[in-house]
Amino acid sequence: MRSTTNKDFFQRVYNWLSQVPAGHVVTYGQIAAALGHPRGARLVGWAMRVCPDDVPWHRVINAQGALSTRPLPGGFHLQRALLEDEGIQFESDGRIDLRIYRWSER
DNA sequence: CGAATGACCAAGC
DNA sequence: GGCTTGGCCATTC
Repeated sequence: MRSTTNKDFFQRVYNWLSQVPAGHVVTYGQIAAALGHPRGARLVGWAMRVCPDDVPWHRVINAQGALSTRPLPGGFHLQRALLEDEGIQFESDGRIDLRIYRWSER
C-alpha cells in the first residue's frame, strides 16, 4: 500500500469509470473533477495508460469529444469500433456529440 | 531531489 | 475556426 506512491487515485479512476454505462462517454477532465482533481486531467491520462483489462478505456475521450488514443497502434480505430458497438454514433469529423453521450457523474 | 514527460484543458492570437 | 502557449499534477529517470 502506497509504498512510495498513492495509486489510490488510479484505482478511484477505474472504479468511477466502471460506473459509466455502455453507450456513454466521459472526458478526462470530467473524471478528474469527479475525483477531486479539477486540474488533474493529465493524471487520468496516466491512469488510462496503465489501463488494466478491467477498465473500459474506450469510453474515455477528451473534452473535444474526440478520441485521443495515440500510443496505441491503431487504437483510434479500435476505440471507435468499440464505441459504435455500444451504440454511439460518430460525427462526420470523427467526433462524438458530448451533449448526448457525455455521462453525468452520479 | 531536480528535470522531463504525458491517452489533457483553457485561454490567447 | 484552427494553431500555439501556459498551467496542472503525478509518474519516471
